[in-house]
Amino acid sequence: MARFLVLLEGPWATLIVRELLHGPHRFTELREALPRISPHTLTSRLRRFEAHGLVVRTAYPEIPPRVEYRLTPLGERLGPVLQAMSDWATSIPDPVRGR
Amino acid sequence: MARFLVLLEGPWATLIVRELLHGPHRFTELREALPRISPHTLTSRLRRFEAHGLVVRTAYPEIPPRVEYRLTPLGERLGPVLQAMSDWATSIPDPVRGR
DNA sequence: CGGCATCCGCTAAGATACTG
DNA sequence: CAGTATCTTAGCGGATGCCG
Repeated sequence: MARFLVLLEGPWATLIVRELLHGPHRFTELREALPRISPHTLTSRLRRFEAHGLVVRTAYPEIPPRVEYRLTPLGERLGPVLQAMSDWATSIPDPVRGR
Repeated sequence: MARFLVLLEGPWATLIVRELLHGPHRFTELREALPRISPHTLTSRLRRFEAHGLVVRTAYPEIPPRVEYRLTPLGERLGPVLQAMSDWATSIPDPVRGR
């Protein structure tokens, strides 16, 4: 539980994982799939996911360079969790404005 | 989904909801159930939950004062989400140290 | 008992510019 | 293409002290 909270800190983390659940993505593909994310942020999150064994990074030494990010089995097991979040979010009858 | 992310920002938010899933709690009861949380943080999270309709706050004008926090039906529907998180967290075979 | 006020550190994230 | 570097902002959370 604590691990989950640390790993998926910040609004972008879960969105990135969600995107990767659709299959492996290149850096640019992720940027396109996640409007408004900065390369800085994207890199930062991906590096953490890598360090925690959620994602594997594969660099192909080509010209131009190509890098692929793919979920590990551990990362893929996050699917149900994100689905539960999504279910909850879309079940809200009357969005309460707050703050 | 976005709503979920905003609401449950920070490591304490989910833990507080989790505690309230066990039933209504007084302020002090929450503090005891959540070791190390500061009153500042607890108040801050509870106020946000209130503003977003996740929690209702009931103050009893007694001496000494008593305040009860109770999940709304919306808040209670978070149960499955937190369960999914917990399931994932406890399913980790070999915790990877990182960062 | 149940807070609020204030200050402060840490980190997620944005903006911008540049590189192998 | 896939980043890195630097600077800045904003919000969570801890610490301390006071109050009705």
